[in-house]
Amino acid sequence: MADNQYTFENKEFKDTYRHTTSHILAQAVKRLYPDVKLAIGPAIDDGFYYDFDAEKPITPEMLEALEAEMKKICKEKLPLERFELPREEAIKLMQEKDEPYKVELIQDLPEDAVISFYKQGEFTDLCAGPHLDNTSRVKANAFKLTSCTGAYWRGDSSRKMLQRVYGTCFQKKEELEAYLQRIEEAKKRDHRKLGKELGLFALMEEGPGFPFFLPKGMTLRNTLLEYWREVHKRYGYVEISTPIILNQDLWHRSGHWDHYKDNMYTTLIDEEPFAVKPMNCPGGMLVYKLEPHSYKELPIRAAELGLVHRHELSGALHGLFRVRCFTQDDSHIFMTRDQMKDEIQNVVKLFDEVYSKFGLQYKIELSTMPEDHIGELADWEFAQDTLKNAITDMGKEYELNEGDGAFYGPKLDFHLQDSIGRTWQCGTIQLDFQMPERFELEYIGADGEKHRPVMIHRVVLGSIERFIGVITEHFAGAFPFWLAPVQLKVMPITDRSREYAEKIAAELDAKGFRVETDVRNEKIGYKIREAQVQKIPYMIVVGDKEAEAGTIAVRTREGGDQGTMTLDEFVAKITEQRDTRAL
RNA sequence: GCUGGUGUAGCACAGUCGGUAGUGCAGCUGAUUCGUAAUCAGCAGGUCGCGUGUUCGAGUCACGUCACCAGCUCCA
Repeated sequence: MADNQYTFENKEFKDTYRHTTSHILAQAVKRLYPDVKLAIGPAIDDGFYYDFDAEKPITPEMLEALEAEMKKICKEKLPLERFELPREEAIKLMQEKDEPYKVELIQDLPEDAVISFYKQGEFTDLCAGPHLDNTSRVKANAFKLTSCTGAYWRGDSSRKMLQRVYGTCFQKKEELEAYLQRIEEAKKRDHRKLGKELGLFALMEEGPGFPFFLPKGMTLRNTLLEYWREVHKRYGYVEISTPIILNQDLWHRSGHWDHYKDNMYTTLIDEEPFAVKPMNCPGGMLVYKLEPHSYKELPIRAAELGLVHRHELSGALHGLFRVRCFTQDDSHIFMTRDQMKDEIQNVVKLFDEVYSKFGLQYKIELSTMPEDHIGELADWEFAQDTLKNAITDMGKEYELNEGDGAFYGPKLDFHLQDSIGRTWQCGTIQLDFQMPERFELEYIGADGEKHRPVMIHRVVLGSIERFIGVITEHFAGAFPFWLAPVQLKVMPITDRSREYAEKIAAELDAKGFRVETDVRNEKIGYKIREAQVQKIPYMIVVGDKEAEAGTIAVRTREGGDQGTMTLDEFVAKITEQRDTRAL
């Protein structure tokens, strides 16, 4: 038997422990508020939760009292006893206890299911288990109720909203404290906070979900796009740009009107209905159709940094991660059927190159045909198999996300991990047989006949806005040298070195570096602190000594004082760092 | 959109029982010319998110509304 059987290294044990803690929470709630109805209470990655239906909502102030009651339950050393009941008796028991949600759960269990309960003291709950054997196994000083919010019964937004209490627990007090400390640290790198502090972007009441980019944010964004263009050129893409507003007939033809109109902004122009694009593909179709194509031209890789608008629900908005207008680094690739696999792999290679440039890890999900879709099942299955084979051939793993594809085709989604371990969907590769059909796209084959091309929709960064949010958190605002909005700050120690500082700055500026000077009459410590807080990669300190010797004193944001060197030495070093786009 | 919470100066916050606003940082002015994460002093800065109501009197109470935060639902 493994040594770690009863530690959190064993996920099953961790989940069992946390599940038992959620039962203790439910018991505490029932003791303090007997009229509350129980829903469900599982273990989750960070802890556990329990959903309740309460007449009076559970508020943050109530959590303290609940925690106190939970501690009491731990100390009461109540054994957890499992028992099973036949279906009818199980329903009867829950009806007697007036637990309608539990009754519904039992009714939905398959005919032959074993219906088990766990009893601890006066509290009995429908539960598959397993559980710890006694409430005293849960450390009374190593759990915490973290928040309470609403959650739909069975995750269905058309059903009742219940009250969810979240909590977390560990085997030791120190582990709980370390966890809470980690959460605090993660908050410090929240891109909304850093975006404000570093002057990157702003969100205003006048435009909820419509971000403003400030000068430093624009520098970051433009530098990022410069890199993006360089990579895409290398991978054989051409760049186009299509309009933001197009008439409604187009959106009917593409299927967006039928499948996406709730998220679309519309307007009238000269009495005619138009819509603001929520996706770039129809524009790309029109460009393809502009002239006849030969098989010799394919694949055509048309990239577009397209600004799209989507009416997201107000509650879904979240900094730059979830906005109502964003720029997709889109591309539409038109190709023959036998080019599909190579082309998908070509896209995956590009993804690998780009993500590794930022040191980002990803997970792939394959999303298959949704209920709301266009096209034939056979096409969908073929497309799904092609996507699957393309990545498994490359030795990559994926998770299946059944029924989550786009309405026009299946997709591979690339989820990048942020600082708190949340994952954000950024890249996606979507294989589409439907749009070319709807728009009657054609190419002339070697046989002189007309054929229908297939197409890929793909984004790497996903949305420029979201990607900037992700890397802001990933780097905690300390962007690598090539990306940093301000790369260098030159600061004289006294007014006597001011001219020398300005000369150094001018030389660096002439070499194309983003450099600022701080010639204010402040102590050097004060200037350094400010540059440090602004996460500027290099600080160049010059005083009488440097001016006399013609050198500079270099300080790095992470390593402190690096001593003096000549400007040439320094320039050689940072030029290399910039041109290789080093991490 | 839903549930709960929050909204006071550019930023981070305080404001008791209802009696028309404070602190720190940033800003401005002056002094200081200083060697690697905050020099000192002075000054200025607010329709307390917005609207309506209750009250002799509202930052404080009520209702409405907008935005934000946590989560649910949805998603790049």
